[in-house]
Amino acid sequence: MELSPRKEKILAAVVENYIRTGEPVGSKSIMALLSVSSATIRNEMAELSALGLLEQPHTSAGRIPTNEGYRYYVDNLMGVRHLDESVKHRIEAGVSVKNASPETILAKASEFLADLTECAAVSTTPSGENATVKRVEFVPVGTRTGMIILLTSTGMIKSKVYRSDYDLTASVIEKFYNIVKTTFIGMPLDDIDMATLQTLVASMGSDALMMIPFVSTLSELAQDAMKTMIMLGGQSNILRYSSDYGSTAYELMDFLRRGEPISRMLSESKDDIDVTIGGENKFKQLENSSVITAHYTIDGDKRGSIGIIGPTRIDYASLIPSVRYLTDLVGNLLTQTLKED
Amino acid sequence: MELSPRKEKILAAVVENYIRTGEPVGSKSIMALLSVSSATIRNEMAELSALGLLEQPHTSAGRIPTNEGYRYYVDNLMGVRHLDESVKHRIEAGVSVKNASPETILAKASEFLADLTECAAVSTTPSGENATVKRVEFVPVGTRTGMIILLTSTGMIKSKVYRSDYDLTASVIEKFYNIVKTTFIGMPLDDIDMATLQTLVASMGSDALMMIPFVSTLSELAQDAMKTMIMLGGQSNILRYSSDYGSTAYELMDFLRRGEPISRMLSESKDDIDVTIGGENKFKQLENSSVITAHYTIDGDKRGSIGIIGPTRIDYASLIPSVRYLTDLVGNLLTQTLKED
DNA sequence: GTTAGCACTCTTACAAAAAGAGTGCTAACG
DNA sequence: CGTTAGCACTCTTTTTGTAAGAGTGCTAAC
Repeated sequence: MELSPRKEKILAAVVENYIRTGEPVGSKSIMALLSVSSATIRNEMAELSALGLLEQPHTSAGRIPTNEGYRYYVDNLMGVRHLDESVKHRIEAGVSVKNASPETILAKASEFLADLTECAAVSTTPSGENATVKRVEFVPVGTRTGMIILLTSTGMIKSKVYRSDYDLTASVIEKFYNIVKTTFIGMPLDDIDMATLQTLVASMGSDALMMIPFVSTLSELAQDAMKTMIMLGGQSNILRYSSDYGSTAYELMDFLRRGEPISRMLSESKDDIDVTIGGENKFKQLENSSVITAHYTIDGDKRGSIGIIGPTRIDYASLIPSVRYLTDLVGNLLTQTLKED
Repeated sequence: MELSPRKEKILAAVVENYIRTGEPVGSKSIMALLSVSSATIRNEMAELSALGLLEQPHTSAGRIPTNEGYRYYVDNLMGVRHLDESVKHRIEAGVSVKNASPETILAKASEFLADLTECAAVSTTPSGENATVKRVEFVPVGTRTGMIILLTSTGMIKSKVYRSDYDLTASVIEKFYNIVKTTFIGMPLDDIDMATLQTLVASMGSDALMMIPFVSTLSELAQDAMKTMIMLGGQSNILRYSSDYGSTAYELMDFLRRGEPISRMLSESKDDIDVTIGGENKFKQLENSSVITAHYTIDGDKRGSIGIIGPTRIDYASLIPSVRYLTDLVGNLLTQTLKED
């Protein structure tokens, strides 16, 4: 679809006014911008309505953008606004977390992004899909308690407390290390499934009983390291602006709480930065929401996403660069954190 | 304050009807319970109003309980209802988490309790106030990376990844273990403060530069182990029943998000189980909310709390036993989890 | 002490009217 | 032919008024 310059100006004015005020935009209110009469603008608006870019809540109201209207605005009209230095500084301060795990970094980032944008924010922890087992350590911390530490090829470190029903003698631990060495080191995380474990256990003979809890804990760790977690922040912002979400505010919040579907949605997005407007996505809980997500990269690989969920009349022009900038920073921070030796 | 049996019956009826329906309760609707006329009930109600236990939204409406009315009901009238076996089973199923850290157990418990009660739920992780350092391990996982593990006398295990600017040679690690052995083992966690660290570093001479990051990471771990975290669940229930909270729903949610004040409030409560009704607590964000909390004990010591936050017209009679039962279960589970050899 | 009866108050629902906003259309203009 | 002024029209919002309903407080009788 190609619009005349004037139509584009009018569409942009309607979108921006509506985002700012939340009220339908009438023809008079944008006369000043175009230096033509309101009647002319009305004619143009009528055509924009026919094209499906604007709509009227009722016959005698001003226009508001349709999802397609927002889409055209985002794709073609929105000025690629540069971030204010002050905003940059705020973001930099917000994500500078010292000495923390990726989970903590991303949780903080979500909280901060939510505060910054007054939206709900999500992030996913780095996926461990293609990682392999690099190293496993067992540290006894009591006669029957110890800690298993798993280090992956991607630099993730996961640990879990291990409690045994038997005393953890040196020989038991040695056996465990043997199994680790011969079987697990170098193994892709997603190969550590039930079938593998079963054949492994079968091959252990009399040691099986004692080793089963070890290997199953190890497999839980591998699952942990593979699974991406969802970090959610700023749910209170949904309540705060609940009128912008129509009646679906509770459904939206419940949807975010479930985590799994939003995670799937984030992982499906392909572009560097992704804007989903209203019903464009397949989830009806998001029909009044827009989602802005960006991928972060670790050592150049896409590994997770950070994004915000807001009402469709969100300030795309200024929030898209913010999300992008923050995401880049977090990517750098994670790269640094996971950098191995 | 002492009420006549009939007044008590009327008060209880008003409270229970109002909790059930959310509508002001008129004199006619409780005639059946008392077998006296509505006029008599009106007289009694007028006196209950004079005593400050009931109030009217407006002159020609039924009565609703004041906070004091709820208080009298909770303290004197509420039947100590026994939990349904089916509810007990649900709770048991809900908190049976296998092989998880205290944090995970409590996070799950909060989520579950929120689902069960349709309120927001909070829990605090076990306090480490009186704990001492029992053991410290350092596990190298790379030439410049390792993991420091802290085990406290209360059975908590905390670990943190440690990244150094120098290679972690055997002699460096040995020096670290020496410092741990001579200084930290047995030390109360809350003694590990800036002053202690400073005198320690001063005594280290030429090793100081290399050891500072170690001891400061260790001190962060100690802080972690002491600090109680807030696990929050079911915020969506606030939005779901936001009308019950009046206009303060957003304030409430934001208040819960902050965490710190609610944590203080939980730690201040003294009784085994604690019910705070409306403005009884000093936080104006809670003026339309009631809070039911119970302490859990680990090996008999009070170590943290679990609770729910709901509207003042919450079903005290059935939710108080639920909170208590779940809290006891979680206490047992934590005792088991933290039991040391 | 209890109760029936009744006037009174206040909310809620509904309807009708008035005000306001903004449109769509038509006809005139450059 | 694009642009514009003018105006009738539509729909929402606000206001006003009325009626119905709920529940009370009070009084007088039992």
